[in-house]
Order: sequence, then structure tokens, then C-alpha cells
Amino acid sequence: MFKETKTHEVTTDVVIFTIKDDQLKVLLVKRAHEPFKGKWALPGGYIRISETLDDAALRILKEKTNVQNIYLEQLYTFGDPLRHPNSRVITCAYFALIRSDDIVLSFEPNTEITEVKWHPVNSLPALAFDHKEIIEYSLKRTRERLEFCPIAFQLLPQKFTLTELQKAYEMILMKKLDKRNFRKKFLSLAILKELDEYTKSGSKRPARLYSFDKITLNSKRGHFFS
Amino acid sequence: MFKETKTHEVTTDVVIFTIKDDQLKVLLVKRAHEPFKGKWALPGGYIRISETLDDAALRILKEKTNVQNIYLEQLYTFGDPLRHPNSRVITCAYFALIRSDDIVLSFEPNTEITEVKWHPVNSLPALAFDHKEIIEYSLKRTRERLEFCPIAFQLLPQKFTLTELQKAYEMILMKKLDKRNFRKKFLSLAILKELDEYTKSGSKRPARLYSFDKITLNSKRGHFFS
DNA sequence: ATGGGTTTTTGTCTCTTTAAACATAAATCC
DNA sequence: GGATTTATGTTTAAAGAGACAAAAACCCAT
Repeated sequence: MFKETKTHEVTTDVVIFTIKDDQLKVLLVKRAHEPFKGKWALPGGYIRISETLDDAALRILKEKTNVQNIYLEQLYTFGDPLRHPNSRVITCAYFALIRSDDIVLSFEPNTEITEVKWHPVNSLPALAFDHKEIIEYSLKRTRERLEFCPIAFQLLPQKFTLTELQKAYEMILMKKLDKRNFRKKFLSLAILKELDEYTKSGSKRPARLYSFDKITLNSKRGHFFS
Repeated sequence: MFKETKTHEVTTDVVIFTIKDDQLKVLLVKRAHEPFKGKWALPGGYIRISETLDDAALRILKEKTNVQNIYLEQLYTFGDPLRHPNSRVITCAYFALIRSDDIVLSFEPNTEITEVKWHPVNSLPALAFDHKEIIEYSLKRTRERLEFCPIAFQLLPQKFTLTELQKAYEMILMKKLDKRNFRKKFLSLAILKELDEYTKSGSKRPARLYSFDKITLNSKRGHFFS
């Protein structure tokens, strides 16, 4: 079906998660052209001939969301010969968690994309290519990482309450956690800074705000939550 | 330095570990041509336009070593624009552990390779490209996996003694383990089948042989050794 | 101002698992 | 019988999981 003389094309796709409106969401773009015209897809693009894979992913992340300085990690390389209907495209997927309040979706309509939007991961539309599979794999990996290092801070604003932190964990792990045990565990890790501020929220007891103190991403052996 | 119009080339390189002569070794091939003519390198090759990445890695593994049915896992994709001196080559690295007694190095001298040999990982020669980096990363990942699932069985013959198993772990983790605790732990996991055979070895007490019973690769949460 | 509703905050106990340390007897060969 | 290697249990301490209840702070409505 393919001529063996055809060359490969190499792209990168970026899975960006955030928490908005109490939901875990992923950033998608709507395609302007075939294939999959009008369908939602992960932000992605061709890797330039003289940039590293990491640089390509960072560039694309910045182009779509204007976000920088992010925990961005190579996820997996997807290379099924049939994943792209027209040609052989191998894609190196990256994933990131970002704070929703850091985000300015600086989208200027262009020739490739007609829309950029956050979608709840629990109700995704039909996606282009194998992007659904990529997102699912990314979620799985995010959960695995969450057990070992507290990457959830990437999802939260600079100042947050323990309840917000717990909700982030519950959303990613998709299960409820015990409130007292959760707090106990996190406070014992000594990675949170207790602030002298409180939420001036609504009709309830104000909650103390915390910020992450030292963020040591790859340290911390041992489980957080299982 | 590169024209942006140049196309990417995509290869796969396979890191194959085994235990031979009481050492952890990696399979290398000697290159017949430039670049890096005469240097040792990982077995690798171009991904065909209509095969999956996994298939490409399996094919190359088979071409070089005649080994099949192997725990083969995508490791990482290396894409530094300067990793290949002549052109832009992105390589998708895989790694595998194999039993030394399964191996028939069926090497027929050809136009690309002049030699195939196992090299102790502790004393590697100068390697082509970034292959040293790939091997080191692979070792790191192997160690991480070893903590969670007992993949070391891939390195051992069908029948083995507990001492051999322990030595495999010690070689990969590069530290000594307590004999009693090691045996206790493994026997409690109920993944070994106790055979009614013994080594008819040399001048010492014969050791009982074991084989792996059910091999559940991705199961088994929880640490094995840390 | 009072009371009801809601959310935050905090500590203890149990049970299980894990880590680490440690010594002696048995089987074989010479 | 001497050398070597296999085989085997117990104890201790530490860490982790999980279950569980009551008081305090705030808002609002009456």
C-alpha cells in the first residue's frame, strides 16, 4: 500500500492537561483542513529539521497557548503506518500539566486551525487520527507519575487550599480520598508552605492557603497515593 | 546548517542486555562504513515505511540475534539534530533483556557490519553516535522497572537457582542484597515454580532449580527492591 | 442575635507491610 | 574432616493504609 521509497514525516503532538471548572480538561484544536477537517485534534506540528524534539514540543506548546516553563515530558512515539490516512507520519507525543491561571489562549485564527478550546477529558468529542489513544495513554502515565511525585501542583494556582489540592488528585486518579489522611500525608511531606492568607470565599469557613515550597520533581521515591 | 527542506530519517536502535560470564552485557555491532566506520554501535536500522515501530524493532532484533518472543519495550526517542553527523536522523530506541542461552548470534558478514559481539556494560568501547547515552538511559530504566516487576527472569535460563537470580538483580542494581531476605521475598511472591532438579555442579552443595511460573509482566504493583 | 447550614481543621488507633539485621545446619566434593 | 555453597526463621523497628468524630469559623436567614 505504501511505496517503500516514501519518506517518513515526523511530528510532535502535545497533550496539555489543566483543571478548569472543577474538571480535568485537555487542550484541543479544531482542524481547518483535510484530513479530519472540522475535527478536534491535539495541538501538534512538524518537527523542524534543526530543532530537538523537546524544543519542538515547547515551541508548539508556546504557539498554541503562550505557556512556557512547564513540566513537559516525552510520552511515547506513535508510529502505526495507518495512523495518518494520507502518508506515513510518526509522532512523538509530549505531555504537560499546566495551571489554568497561567494560561492565555492567544489564538489568532489562521490557516490551520479554526478554534482552540479546553475539553473535559470525560466527554471528548470524536478526535482526529489516533489522538484519543494518545490522550488515554497520557492520562495513564500521569496517574502513574502522580503516585511518585507531587506533580499535581502544576495544575493549581500559586496559592491554593488543601481541598483544591485533594480535588486535583481525585480528579486525576478518579477516586475519592480520605480528607484527614490526605492532609496528614501532604503536610508530613514538608513540601507545602503554609501562608497567612485565607480564602474570602462564600458562605463557609475560610480555608487556609498554601503554596508549593521546594518543588523537587524527580526526587521523592516512595508512593504518594495508590 | 541544515536546510529546513531536508526530510527526517527515522531509525530504531535496540539495546539488548543479557548476562554472560557473570556480567551484564549489551549487544553491539561494528560498523563497516562511515560515519563511525569501525566503531561499535547499537544494532539499528531504518524503519520501513509500512511497518510499526514495534515491528521494526522486533525485525532488527531478529535480524541481528535471531531472537524472538521477547520483552521489548519502547524506551525513548532521541532526536538531537546533531546526533548524526551527516543528516537529521531521529531514532526510536527500544530495549530488551534476553536469556543468554536463547541466543544464537547468527551473524553473516555483510556490507553494513563486520562484527557482532557482547560487551560488558562496565567497560564499553567508544561508541558511535549517541549510543552511549542511549545505553545509559536504558540501564536506568531497567533498574526502575526492576523495582516493580520481576523482569530479571528474561535474563536467566529456563531453569535457574535462586543464587543466579539474586546475582542478576545485583548486577543490574549494582549493589549487594541480603541472601535470606532476597529468597524470602521471592518465594513469598509465588511466581517461582520449585523444580525437583538440582545443579550437579562442582564441589559444593547442589542448588535447587526453579523456573518462572506465571509471568505477569505489568501486574504487581509495589516495590520489589529499592 | 440566634440558630442552621456548610466547610475547614485536627489526632488516634489498628492493622499490615516492609526493611534490615543476624547464625546455623545440611549437602556435596575433595 | 575441611572447604564451600545452599538453605532456612525470627525479631525488631519503621512506615503506610485505612477507619473514624468532633469542634471551629464563617455565612445567611430568620
